[in-house]
Amino acid sequence: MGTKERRAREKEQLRRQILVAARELFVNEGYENVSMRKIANKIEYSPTTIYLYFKDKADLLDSVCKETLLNLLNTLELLKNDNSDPIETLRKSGRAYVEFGLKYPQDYKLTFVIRPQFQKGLGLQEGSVGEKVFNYLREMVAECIQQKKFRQMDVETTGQVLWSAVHGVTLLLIDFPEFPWTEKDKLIDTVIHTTIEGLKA
Amino acid sequence: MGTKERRAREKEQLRRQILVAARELFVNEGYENVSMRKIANKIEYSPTTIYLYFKDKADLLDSVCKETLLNLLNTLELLKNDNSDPIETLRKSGRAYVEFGLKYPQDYKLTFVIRPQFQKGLGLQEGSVGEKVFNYLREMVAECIQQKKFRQMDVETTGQVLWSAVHGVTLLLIDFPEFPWTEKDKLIDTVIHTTIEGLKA
DNA sequence: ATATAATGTTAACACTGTTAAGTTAGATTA
DNA sequence: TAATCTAACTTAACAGTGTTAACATTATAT
Repeated sequence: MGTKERRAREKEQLRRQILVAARELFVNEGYENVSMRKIANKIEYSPTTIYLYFKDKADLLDSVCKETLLNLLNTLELLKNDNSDPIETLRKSGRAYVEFGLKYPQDYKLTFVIRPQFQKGLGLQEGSVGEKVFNYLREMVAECIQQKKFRQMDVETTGQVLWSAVHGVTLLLIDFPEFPWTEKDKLIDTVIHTTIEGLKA
Repeated sequence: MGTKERRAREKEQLRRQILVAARELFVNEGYENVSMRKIANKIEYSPTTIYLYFKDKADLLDSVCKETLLNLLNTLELLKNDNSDPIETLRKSGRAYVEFGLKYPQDYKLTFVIRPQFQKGLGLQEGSVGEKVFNYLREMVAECIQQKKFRQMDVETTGQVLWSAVHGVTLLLIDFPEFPWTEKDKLIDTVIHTTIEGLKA
């Protein structure tokens, strides 16, 4: 008898329904402007039902962000077996990262700026999606260093420098849309190009 | 008779009192966790009094951020007539920028991340402090390009690349304190060094 | 059919930003 | 000096917030 399985499936379905509704509202109206009641309305349940599936609002945010990281990871891994030149792959990955952030700006801010504020002290949990994303970067970088395309510096620092650059330009473009940026694509390319050149030197 | 002047002075004093209280609370407890009532309690006035001095909570945040930008500008301008080598000055400015962000992490986030969320579409207002800060960067960069220390690229893009790098590393260090960063000072130096080297190439 | 879980809801608490109306105290004028 | 006016401030209220405890309902298992 599969009734147990069906119930579990139904429960999972509602969980996903909540998650989808929450993401949509967070993204469109901003985390702070979304109330549990709004989410509840959207899925046509009472507000307290959400608490049967998520500990609190921060936990809900957390789950949304994990999904975002998974999306980012998938986006990046498509580029993996793309090119034999590791520097070219790295460049493409950098572009893909920034483009991901600009395509889903609210998701990006939620994940990399808002979440840390509510979920203090999140490092790189063993086996977490965040760790997998950073591992992707490590691999790319290690390949460049190993093939002597980059100056001989430790993988960690090199990766962190690259992350700083793409994270910086992504957030600036998101947060100050009215700033007189030079043409967006040019800026992104220049940031990535400059950083990579700097890592060669 | 200076009664008018005195009243004006008193009014200004209370305005400053509110500002000081607000900054302290924002910085210690986070913008979202600070209520108008808390600020009012701290200065021993009724909550609504604040509305006689500031349009709303976002306006209060705005004023706090403007002060922060002024502090940043002052910090940077101390380095101006420091060294004849523009690259060295730029490097020092970069360090000073990141250190400022890490010294007052909440102020930095308030100014460069939280504020844009509440005060949409803030560009680089004519005569604003923000503009002055960016002008400082422009000057530094222009000098490097003019002296052919940097590759011949437009000042704007070059400046924006540098800003991206320092902004990125600052925010990452603030937001993910538990991340296994390589030694902090080394990371900051490497980010700045890498970017500058990349701009030479 | 009855007992037992699982699932969902109602009502409430202590907050929030903000506004309209009312009060008080100080300066100005007659 | 007494009356008036005005700036400064407060009280009370509204509509909303996250979250919890107690209650109701539904569907499963005996």
